[in-house]
Amino acid sequence: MSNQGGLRERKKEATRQAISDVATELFLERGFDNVSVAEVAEAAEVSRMTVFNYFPRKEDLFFDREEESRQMLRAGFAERPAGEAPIATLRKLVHSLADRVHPFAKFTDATAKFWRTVAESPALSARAREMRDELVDDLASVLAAAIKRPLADADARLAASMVVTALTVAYAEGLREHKARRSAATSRETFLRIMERSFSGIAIMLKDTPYA
Amino acid sequence: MSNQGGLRERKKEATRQAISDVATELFLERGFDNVSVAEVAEAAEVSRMTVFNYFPRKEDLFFDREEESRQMLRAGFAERPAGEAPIATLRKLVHSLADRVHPFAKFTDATAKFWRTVAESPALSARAREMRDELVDDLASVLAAAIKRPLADADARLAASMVVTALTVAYAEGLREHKARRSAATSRETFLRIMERSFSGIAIMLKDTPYA
DNA sequence: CCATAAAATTATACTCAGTATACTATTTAC
DNA sequence: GTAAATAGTATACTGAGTATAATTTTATGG
Repeated sequence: MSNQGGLRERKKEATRQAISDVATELFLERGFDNVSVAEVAEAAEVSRMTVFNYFPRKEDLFFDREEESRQMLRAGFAERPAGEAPIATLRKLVHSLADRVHPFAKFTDATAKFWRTVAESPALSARAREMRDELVDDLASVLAAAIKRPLADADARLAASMVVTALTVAYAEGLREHKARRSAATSRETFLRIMERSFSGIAIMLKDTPYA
Repeated sequence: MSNQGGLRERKKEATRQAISDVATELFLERGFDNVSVAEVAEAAEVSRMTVFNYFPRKEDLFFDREEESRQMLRAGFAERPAGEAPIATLRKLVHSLADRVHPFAKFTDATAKFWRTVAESPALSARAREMRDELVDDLASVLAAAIKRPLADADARLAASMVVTALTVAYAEGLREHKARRSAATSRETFLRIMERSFSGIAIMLKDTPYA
């Protein structure tokens, strides 16, 4: 025990990364559904079982950073000014996302290809939807916690659902804009414009609640 | 050929219905993931292949009425007064849903059990999410068609996403209310209250578009 | 009513994701 | 250097879904 950066830990991380890298490359190249886990294992020079040791489901080989958005959300709320309305905090967070060109607000050929690969695979699309729902649940808890509620209530769930839906639509339209105009700047504007419109509506939905 | 209500067609329909019925019963009883397609086939006294002939995916055995909401949507828009804002049409549709106690606004022990079975199965939950997204796409086309656009635009997609999200949240809260209070009437009120709040916000989001 | 075409159903064999488990090799701790 | 812990492997299984050929059932024209 007690080994942080020990050989074992480093090897594990290297193995995991190697598998994930080789898998992502294969998936982007040939499509998720046209590459079997056995092929990934072979390409990574590891047994099939080892792949499943690190990645319980095949989809996890492609979506390997689910934690990040979760962390960012909590960090954003941890730093927020006392008394600020949770929805206002979220609005600021979205702008900082766009400013720092976070993956959730990034429009490049690489992100376009990534999401095209997702769209072309039923399994990856399903996993993306699942992650969306998990984000809603998470956001609902964070919102409730921000106003000192122990549990998410109906208002928190409505707010969270609406914000995540807005993000999804805004991001999708940003990607569409990127495809049409090939400009990261106008894509970003599209994204932010839709988010602003959405927030104004969400504020109305929540006007008699502590969230807005 | 040329046989509408012929023996063959009736037998097919009977077979399909028998499979679906026996499957639904087994799933509600023992959980979707604890019943294999082979068991369904055996219980329905039919071969495994026949099950897959009628229902391409196992999930289709449980969700057997996807078309309905689609039809209802189009019917509602077909009958709408000329010049009415599409969002207003939708708002009326939701109220008529609640009045006619349509499955989408029905809160009983049976619907509760149905959705509990869904929630307990990852595969069924995934399919439910997929259907939600398909409904969004469908609604976006219907909205665009209502204002004589050939293709759904960004506003239509935002509107559709928001309305479907509202429905999902409102229905989920209605079910929660049913579980807590066991009253179809208060569940219905909860459902409608959330829909009304949502529509007021959605109207703001779409205020400079032809949809609101 | 019979022969035959068409369509429903079945048998069989396959691929692939995911799980369980026992076994081997490597690293760590003492 | 040895023993315990753990990373990795081999093997065998279940269950969904697909492809295909064989077989049964129904429809139809004479």
